[in-house]
Amino acid sequence: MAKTPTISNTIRRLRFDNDEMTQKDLAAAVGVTRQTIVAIENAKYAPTLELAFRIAHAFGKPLEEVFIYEAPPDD
Amino acid sequence: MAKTPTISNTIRRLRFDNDEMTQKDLAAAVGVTRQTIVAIENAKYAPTLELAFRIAHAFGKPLEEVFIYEAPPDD
DNA sequence: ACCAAGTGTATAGTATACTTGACTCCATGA
DNA sequence: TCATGGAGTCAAGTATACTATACACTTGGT
Repeated sequence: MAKTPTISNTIRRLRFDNDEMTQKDLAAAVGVTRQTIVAIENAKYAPTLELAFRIAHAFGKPLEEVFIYEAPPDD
Repeated sequence: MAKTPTISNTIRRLRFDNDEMTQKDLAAAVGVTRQTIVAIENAKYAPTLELAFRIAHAFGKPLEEVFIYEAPPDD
C-alpha cells in the first residue's frame, strides 16, 4: 500500500450543501461514530471502501464525486 | 460499520480481459501481496478505499465499475 | 453571564486489512 | 514423469480503521 495519503474528499462541502447536516447526523446516517467522520473529513486517514460507499450513498452522489484519488507519480 | 459484506467485484473478469493478467502481476502492479488479491477477489474482505482506487486505476476503469456496492435494506 | 450545539483532539482498546512464509492442488508441457 | 506456473489456504504478526469516553474551544441565543 502507498505510504503517502493520496485521497481527498468533499464531505464538508456536501454536508453544508445538504441542509447544513452536522458531523453527528452524518455519522448516525452511515453508522459510525462522530470522530470517524472528523478524522476522514480532515484526511487523518481514508475510510474503508464500504464506509466510502455508505457516505457517498448518504449524499446521493457517486463515490468518485465524494472521494478524489490522486495517482502517485510512480504510476 | 455494516456486519454483512455488501461489496462484490469484477476483478477476475478484468484480469482475464487484460491479457490474462495473473494475480501475482496485479498484486505487483498495485503494490500488495498476492494473497491480498486472492482474498479480495474471493470477497473474503473488502479492500481499503486507497487500494480499491489503485486496482481500478490498474485496469483503467472507474472504481464503481470494478467494485459494486449493494445497499443494505436498512437504508 | 450563562448554556447548548457544533467541532477538534487525546488516549486506550478492538476489529480488520494486509504481510510473510509455508504448504497444497491442479493443469500444462518438456 | 516430473517440473513449473497459477491459484487457494492457513497461521502468526503488523498496520491501521474505527470505537468509547472524556475534555477543550468557539459561536449563537437567552
